[in-house]
Amino acid sequence: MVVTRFPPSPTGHLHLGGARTALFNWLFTRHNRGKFILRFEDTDRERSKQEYVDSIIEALKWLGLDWDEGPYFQSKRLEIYQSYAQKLFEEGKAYYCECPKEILEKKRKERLEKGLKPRYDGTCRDKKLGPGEGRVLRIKAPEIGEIVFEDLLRGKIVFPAEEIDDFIILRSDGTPTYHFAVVIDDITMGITHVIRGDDHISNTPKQLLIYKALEVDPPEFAHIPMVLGSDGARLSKRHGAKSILEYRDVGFLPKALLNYLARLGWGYGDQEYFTVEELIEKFDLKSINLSPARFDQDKLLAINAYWIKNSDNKYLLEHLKYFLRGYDLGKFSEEYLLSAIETVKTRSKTLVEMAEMIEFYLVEEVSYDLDGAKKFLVPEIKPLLQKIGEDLKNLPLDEKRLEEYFRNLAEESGVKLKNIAQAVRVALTGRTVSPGLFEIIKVLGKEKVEKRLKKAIEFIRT
RNA sequence: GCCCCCAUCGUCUAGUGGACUAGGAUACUGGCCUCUCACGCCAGAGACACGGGUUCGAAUCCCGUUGGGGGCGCCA
Repeated sequence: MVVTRFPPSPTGHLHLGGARTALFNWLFTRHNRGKFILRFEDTDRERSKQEYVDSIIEALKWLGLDWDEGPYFQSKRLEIYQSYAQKLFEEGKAYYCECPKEILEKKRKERLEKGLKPRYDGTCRDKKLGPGEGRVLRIKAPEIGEIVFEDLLRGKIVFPAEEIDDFIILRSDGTPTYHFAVVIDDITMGITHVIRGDDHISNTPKQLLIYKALEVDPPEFAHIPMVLGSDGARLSKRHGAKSILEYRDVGFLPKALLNYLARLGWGYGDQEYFTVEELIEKFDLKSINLSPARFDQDKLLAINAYWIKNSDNKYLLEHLKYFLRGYDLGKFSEEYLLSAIETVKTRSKTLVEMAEMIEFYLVEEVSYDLDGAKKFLVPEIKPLLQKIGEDLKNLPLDEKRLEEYFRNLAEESGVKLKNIAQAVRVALTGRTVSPGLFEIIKVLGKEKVEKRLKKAIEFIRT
């Protein structure tokens, strides 16, 4: 069975890049009916925060990326790492090192200045030191040869052994370093496929060394290209990469974000829009692009607009409620809210826009956009508003019939339909921009329309 | 500096040796529709980084150059 994992480190919020890695793992796993594990890599106690654990979980839940096991926390698994480390030490595959940090740092700089690759020089390699205060455990890396692995997407990748030094697997405080914890976790959790950003390609040989020392077969690796900012620079917390939750808060639909993220680096012929189900069905590691993809807000917006337009109103209402917290929606029937949504669907790129546009359906009294009111609520139009108010009482609330009525009115009165419509629009919505006039009248109902027309007439009088 | 990865319109991509006059999406421009704004529809402009090979034939295969990204921590 396929077993994958998503291992964020809780040192920041979940951002686009992390979310896409999670998504690719999740899609691959669901496609193969495997098991998806959530694991927090929090061995860096300084920077790991509970706050981030919470926000990452909230973001994954909002996206709908559910996991089958976990969350695990590396900080709670220290004994496991230590026992594996002990084993490597006893077998002579790892050794303790007492070199002080300052000297190591100095040597690193010297090598860098000479144009050499920084690398531990093996001072303690043969000292046969035991564990002790201030000592770290290093793995014995091969001095010659090649380290080779087969990436699922890129094929064979080869590193000269000289590239890899005797890196630290246990810090002086006894906690494991990243490479060690990852490998031990992936082994003990039975991970079969490691799908991660290609910034990990250079890390892979180190991890392979640990597998080899432990005599365990490594999992399959698939290194996916990273997501870059719109400026082409790396997406990271440091450069203000936004949290997934911020995308929620500015009105993106989770399925739109998922659709967008999936298409960033992956394609399926000419198809642009996918439901989550289609994604699961069609997703395939082999058709992932190899070059890094830039984040493009416009495209995300377009996909969001598409899904707003093409989702059913109930689904939209569920998500829209989050943005309508200031209103007592209980006052309205669900039917009213759903038909109101129907009229603003094609006009909203985000739920925030939708919430703004739908506002006039929810308020007791509309407030006028002053420029618009001045321009269209003019004395000449007053008798027409009065007539409309009267006539409406006997008209069926049918868009076709309403349109017919307004057209006749324009003809009879000699006032352009455009001017009548704009006046009524301002009266009913307070604005000069809104959904179609006839659909608004139909949704609002006669009572509200009449009331708002009266207010407009009042406005003209004063 | 050394090592690794990558390279099709601005951006996301289709393309796996001939069907390519390089397709789609988005953004942009023009038009149609029209009660406003959108939606929708039609049209336009816009790319195979460069140089060598291989081949009857290359966006597609090989090499080099250039460019971009990543790694080289007692961070992950």
